[in-house]
Amino acid sequence: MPELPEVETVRRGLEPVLAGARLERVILHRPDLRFPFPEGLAERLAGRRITALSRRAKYLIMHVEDGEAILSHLGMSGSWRVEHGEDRAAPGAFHHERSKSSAHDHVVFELTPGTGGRARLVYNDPRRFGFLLLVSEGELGEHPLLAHLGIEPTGNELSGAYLAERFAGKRAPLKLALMDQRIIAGLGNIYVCEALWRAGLSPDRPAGTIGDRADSLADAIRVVIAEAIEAGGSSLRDFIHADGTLGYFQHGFRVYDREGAPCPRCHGTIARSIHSNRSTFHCPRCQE
DNA sequence: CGAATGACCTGTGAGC
DNA sequence: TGCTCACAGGTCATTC
Repeated sequence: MPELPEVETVRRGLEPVLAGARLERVILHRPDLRFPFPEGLAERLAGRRITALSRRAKYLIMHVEDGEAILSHLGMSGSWRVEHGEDRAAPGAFHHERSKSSAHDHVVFELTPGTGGRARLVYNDPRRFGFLLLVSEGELGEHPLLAHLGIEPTGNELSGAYLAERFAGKRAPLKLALMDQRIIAGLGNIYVCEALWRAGLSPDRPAGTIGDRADSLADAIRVVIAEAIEAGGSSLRDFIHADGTLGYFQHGFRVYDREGAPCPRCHGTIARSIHSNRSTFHCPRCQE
């Protein structure tokens, strides 16, 4: 499901409820997500306060008092949703609609938000590619899952010069180089396709041949990610915000999932191809 | 080292 | 209606 813009959208949605909230009880419904839960996770978290919520690449980081952090990855189909106290007392249409997916509610945090009242934070993940880990704050940077991540595409580090340097000598296609989390962390299938279209670059072009197009690629990445965050991410099959609303960036796709449709720039026909078993969408006419 | 492939899971939609 | 197949936003392990 989620690439960087979706995870950032989740972070922003959860922050008002989570920051300062006290975890009253943690309920683990099934232990077999991608990684098994750490030993005693529920007991270790009970009674502690969440101090802040941050993000690194596609990871959500819930900072817990006393120097630990919950590392949450949503895999392909994970989502967090917030249920407020009043929803439980009188289950409304909202929960009724979504009751079908509750079979995949794997984790529930019962909490007292800093603003008072009661709330439940529920992790739902049909495919169970996501996971939760508990890591000490001091070890976050060196954690194997985070240590080798590349730069964030939202910051000043992303530049044509950076791309040119990291892509130098690479014969791998641009599509794969951009998917490589060790170079830029947070891009996934959708936004790589969209960024390449915006830059007018073919996904098949060897990354090392980026040359003087590196600046425009860096710009395209920055812009597409910013626009997607602004739009609240893309809601394809099952991405919903913590409050149940939808992102709308999917309406802004130029190529993704548009095989056979006309290119908005040159009216060529959008093609679908495969890189590493993932679909790639591009316009063969204006992406070189 | 890099590149290609399969594996992990379940749900959904298309086509027959 | 019901079956089968392809495919889905991600990452990791294994094999050259």
